[in-house]
Amino acid sequence: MQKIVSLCKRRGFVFQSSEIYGGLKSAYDYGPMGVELKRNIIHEWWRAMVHSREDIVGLDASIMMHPEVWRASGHLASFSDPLVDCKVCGERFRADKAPRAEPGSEAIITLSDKGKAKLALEKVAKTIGVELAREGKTLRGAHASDRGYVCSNCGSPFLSEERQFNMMFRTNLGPVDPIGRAVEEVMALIERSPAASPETAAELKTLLARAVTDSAVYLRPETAQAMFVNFMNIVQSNQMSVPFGIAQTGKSFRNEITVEHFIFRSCEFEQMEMEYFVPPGEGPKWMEYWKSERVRWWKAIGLRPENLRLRAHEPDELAHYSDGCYDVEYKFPWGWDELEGIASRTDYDLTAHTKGSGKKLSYFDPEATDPETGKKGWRYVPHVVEPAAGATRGMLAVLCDAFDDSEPSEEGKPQRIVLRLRPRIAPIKCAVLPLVKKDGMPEAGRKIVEEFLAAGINSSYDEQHAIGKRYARHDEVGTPYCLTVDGQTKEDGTVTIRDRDTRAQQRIPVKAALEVVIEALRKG
RNA sequence: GCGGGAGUAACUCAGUUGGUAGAGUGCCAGCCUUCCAAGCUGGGAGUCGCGAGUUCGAAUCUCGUCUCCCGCUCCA
Repeated sequence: MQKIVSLCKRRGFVFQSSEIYGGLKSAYDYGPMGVELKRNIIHEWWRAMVHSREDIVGLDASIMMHPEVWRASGHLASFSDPLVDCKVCGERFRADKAPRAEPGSEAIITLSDKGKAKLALEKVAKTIGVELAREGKTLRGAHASDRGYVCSNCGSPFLSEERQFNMMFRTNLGPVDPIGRAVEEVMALIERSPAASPETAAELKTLLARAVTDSAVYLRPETAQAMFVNFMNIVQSNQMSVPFGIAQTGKSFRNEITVEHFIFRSCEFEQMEMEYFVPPGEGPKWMEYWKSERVRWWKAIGLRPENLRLRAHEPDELAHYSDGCYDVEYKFPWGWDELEGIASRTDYDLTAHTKGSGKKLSYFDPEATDPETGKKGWRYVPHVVEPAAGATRGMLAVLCDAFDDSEPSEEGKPQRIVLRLRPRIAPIKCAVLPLVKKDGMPEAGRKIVEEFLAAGINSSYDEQHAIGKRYARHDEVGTPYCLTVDGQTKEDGTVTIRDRDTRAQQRIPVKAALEVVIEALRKG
């Protein structure tokens, strides 16, 4: 993994955001190679999901939406989980997932070793004023509070207040600074009740929350909601008939509790989501269809089958909106992890937005038979099957899968690294290299690049350093073909074409080389 | 967020008991070069992560802070 991160920086795929200022956690910038790779992956997705079929149309919605969208979808509620800090071991955990403990029952605190237990003993005595008894690394004598749970790490009942932790990024729409309003509220409150008291604190909290949330909008935590909200617009403007899908790619934002594994989990990430609307009852059928379709696609962009698997969600890990979910998982260097979730969202979202907005979000099929009346013509709320893939994650998986440094290195030479990317997603399709920088070779080379560019093939001309170094550099960014211009080129118009994976070279006319590259792109 | 490790040039790393900052690779300019990162000459490059403290003097010792990596919790 370290090698991949290092290659990404060295060759211009991914840089850490704001690096010269010390970097910003969990934010990454995509360099010249990275932007090509990511766009190519997203483009392949769009081609597979939208352009190569008639039943799916695209959408590009704004990132900020009406705040009621998130209330209706359940994100405002389920993204604000009550978090608690343990005063003994410092662990932060979700109150609703903590171990239950009968109020008043003994709570045994277990630390990782005796030293920590000793320190904890003193800490509890000093800060909380409770004397406990120590036996090795466990502390006895504490009792569970009437909250009914204890620390998920050490078992202590000495906990901070529950705090809401909103996973959505909140900002404020409008030119009026909410801080200004908050200040006014505070000043008014001080005048009303100058003494500090728990009641004043509670009132202050309410006032401040209102000052901030009145103009609050959220950065979308998923692109999906825009597709539900625009359901009727799209049905009516494009005469879509069920089953059909709406596809969208774009950035989403989540305040993750932890960010990790390079670009794998970051607060700002890019999604490729599609909502497929089907008649009630046909959900399972389409789940099966999209499961195989999506795995097929990941293989098509180059991931090895042995590194891909489908995993069914356990009932207890299903999201609030879902009655069935499969993850497409990839075997990353740190283990199996999720690339895409294929979820049956039932009619949850359309129903929720019907309730939230008061607008009817349903579909009328004049041909279908209404199962209740037995008559022709059926109005229903479609069910949704959602393949939601991570573009950012996809790119990391592609990089991991293509990365190859297994070739034994020769004495005294640096390790050869090759990115074995499929031609279609490779940032540069073809590099044109003059063997030496003289005898008209640079001019001939540039002419060839122009020809390739005119044919719509992203190519690059490179004359720096010795030929071997240039080959190595292009191997590292995954360029599938290198054309080398030599002395013979100006005599008979031929070049040598070098295959990245085999390093085999062949002398062919420039025109034939163009055909080879075009054919490779056609195949994938 | 907690525990463990790390941060010195673009990269990989040296740097002695505290005494003015080093190498290789890369990069830039020029020369030379006819096929897989090894030629020659010259050049630029470092707030030693950041901020305090101890000291006559800190890359080196202490504290704080930020960032990254490895383990625990959730998502695409």
